[in-house]
Amino acid sequence: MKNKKLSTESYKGVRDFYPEDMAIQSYIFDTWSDTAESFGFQRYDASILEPAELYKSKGSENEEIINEQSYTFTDRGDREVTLRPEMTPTVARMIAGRHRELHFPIRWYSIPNLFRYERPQRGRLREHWQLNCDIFGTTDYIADVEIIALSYHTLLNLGATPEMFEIRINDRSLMERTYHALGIKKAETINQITKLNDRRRKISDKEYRTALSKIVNDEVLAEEIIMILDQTDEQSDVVLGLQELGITNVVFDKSLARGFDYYTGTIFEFFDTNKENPRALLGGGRYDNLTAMFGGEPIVGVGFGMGDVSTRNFLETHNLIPESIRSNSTDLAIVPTDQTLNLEAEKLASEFRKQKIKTITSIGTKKLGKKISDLAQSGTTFVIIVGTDEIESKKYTLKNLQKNSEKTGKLRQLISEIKNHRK
RNA sequence: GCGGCUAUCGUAUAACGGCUAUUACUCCAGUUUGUGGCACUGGUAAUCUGGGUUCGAUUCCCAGUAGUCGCCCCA
Repeated sequence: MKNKKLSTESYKGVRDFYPEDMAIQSYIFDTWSDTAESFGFQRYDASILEPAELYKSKGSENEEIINEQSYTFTDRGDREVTLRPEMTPTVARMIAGRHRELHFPIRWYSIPNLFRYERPQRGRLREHWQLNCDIFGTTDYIADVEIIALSYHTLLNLGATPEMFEIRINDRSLMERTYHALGIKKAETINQITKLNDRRRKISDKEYRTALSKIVNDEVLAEEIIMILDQTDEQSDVVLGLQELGITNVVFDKSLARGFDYYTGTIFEFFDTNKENPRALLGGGRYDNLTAMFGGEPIVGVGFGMGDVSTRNFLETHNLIPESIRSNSTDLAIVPTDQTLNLEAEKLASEFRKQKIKTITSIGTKKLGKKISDLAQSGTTFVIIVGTDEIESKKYTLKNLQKNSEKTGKLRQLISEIKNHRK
């Protein structure tokens, strides 16, 4: 055996969730699922392991992504396995598997952990969690409105106000018609323009114009495209629908691209309006045949995804993490005066636990004063000291560490005292 | 895959190339043997790894490793 010490660091690009981190994570997840369920969405999940073909069949463009940016390995049975990098193929597989028995439209959500093998940087890790919400089986634009409204309320329920973010909307089919009308017909060229538009806010105006002229091979045409892209007064049913619902921090942005190739209609992103952190908070859109690779009838849908890393980042920069989630939820601690009474403390604790009172025992070797000091610091509300006197008399003193008050009585009286306090 | 920046006790930090490597918080023990937060006293604990320059390196140079930020990519 080598004597080299193991590192206490977590694996590259993944996070440990110590209790204080887990409190934040749980708060985010709970808010996500409460909001999705308030819209009638049902939760689903699947394994993190998927056959590698699921991602390969999406098209040759994705090959690089699968080969170089995913965790893919061969199992002991010579199967190629991938740690899911996104949820959409999985949910498409599940929907396609049961499409004859599901009553459309259906609303599903999930909070999967997703993996990608790449160099970690700000806001991008190797494992992250993502809220995924989709409505399948309707082409009605109201579904698009509802999905965006759900995204919007998810942020509001996390404490955001509409001024903190901006909703940018575009439509892939509209853009396609626009380019066709300008005489740009080649899908490859349109794709290049879309990719360039995605980078428009990252590069200078001059760089953008030069690159665009190069793609369309025509400076006049490039200027014409830019003029059309910059028109923000597009009358969109989705935008108008959102306004009817009171959601007004919306702009129609023809430069909006989104990386995913499978979007076919409405696409949208929510941007943090904080100038120090101009990032996309979430994004989504409409797709018209996600289940094509499984055969059968096409299934349409609209959905969005929202990551835990960018969400937490957003909450931190806007100072939106509630103080209350950090507090210790333990109600009571039983503190034996001596180590030999530890088992007695455990027995007494079990009586309180039967009454759904969250009870810990303080069974360390520290001195009594130190134990109480530690409990007070950790935020425990009540303590009961048990020594031989208490065990014999079956009368205990309940001490409230927050109010510094005491009450002596039998088990039943103290249970109701604690329960009253919680109300 | 490419580039910038960084690396000292658990955390955060200090140290013209030269004493036993500083300070704060945390942790442990005590002042206080069955009753908390304060105060005081004491204690544990660190120069990422490997080379080089030098009488001497935490400090300068090179490589590696790790972290971080950006590029590429972004499902």
